[in-house]
Amino acid sequence: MNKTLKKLPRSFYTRNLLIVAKELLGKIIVKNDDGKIISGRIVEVEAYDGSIDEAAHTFSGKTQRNEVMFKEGGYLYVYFTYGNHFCSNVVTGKEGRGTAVLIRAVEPLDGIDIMVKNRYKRVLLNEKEKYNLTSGPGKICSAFGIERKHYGLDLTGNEIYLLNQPKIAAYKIVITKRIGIKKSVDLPWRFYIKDNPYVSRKW
DNA sequence: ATCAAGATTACCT
DNA sequence: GGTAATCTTGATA
Repeated sequence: MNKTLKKLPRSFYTRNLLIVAKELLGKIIVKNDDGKIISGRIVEVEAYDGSIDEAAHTFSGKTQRNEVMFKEGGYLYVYFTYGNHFCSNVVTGKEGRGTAVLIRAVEPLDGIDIMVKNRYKRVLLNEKEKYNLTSGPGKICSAFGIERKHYGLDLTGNEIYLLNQPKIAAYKIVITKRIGIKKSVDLPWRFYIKDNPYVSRKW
């Protein structure tokens, strides 16, 4: 197997939140559903840190919903929001930190037919739908079939995992404020790959 | 027990 | 550009 296609090890995730957030750009997220492979390249993320960040779900301490965010890095934090949508986060750092990276957009690679079926309940795919498939945190979970049962999944396992890819050069990374929050709005913790058409919104 | 907010999306003009 | 839909969670207005 090509070295760049190796699964990311625990040691990738247990580092500092903002380092992991930026390095997640360009990595490939894979879901293996009994051999049916769905994958995509991560193109947009946001960082959340409960110790200083009021927008983070861990800001007010541990609850039933956020407890996996306090584990060491490399677990999947899935939450349900607005009555309709699941969002996926990669837990980072050492145990007890309460930090995670929200995956906001991916570029579809394998299993696009399955993603289309999951999102639209049919097989047709026009040009507009192609760019709307996974360009948002809720859309990714819908397309990949990520839901409540994937809460707390170990990303070093075989169901959902990330493949290594070369780092994205700093000049190709756009840094902005985060989207869709009302607290700690000024933290520049949203990162996306410059000019990528699958990013959820331009700044 | 009850309630308001929410790391969104799709559809409207 | 604006907003309704929809329901779980965490705090208690």
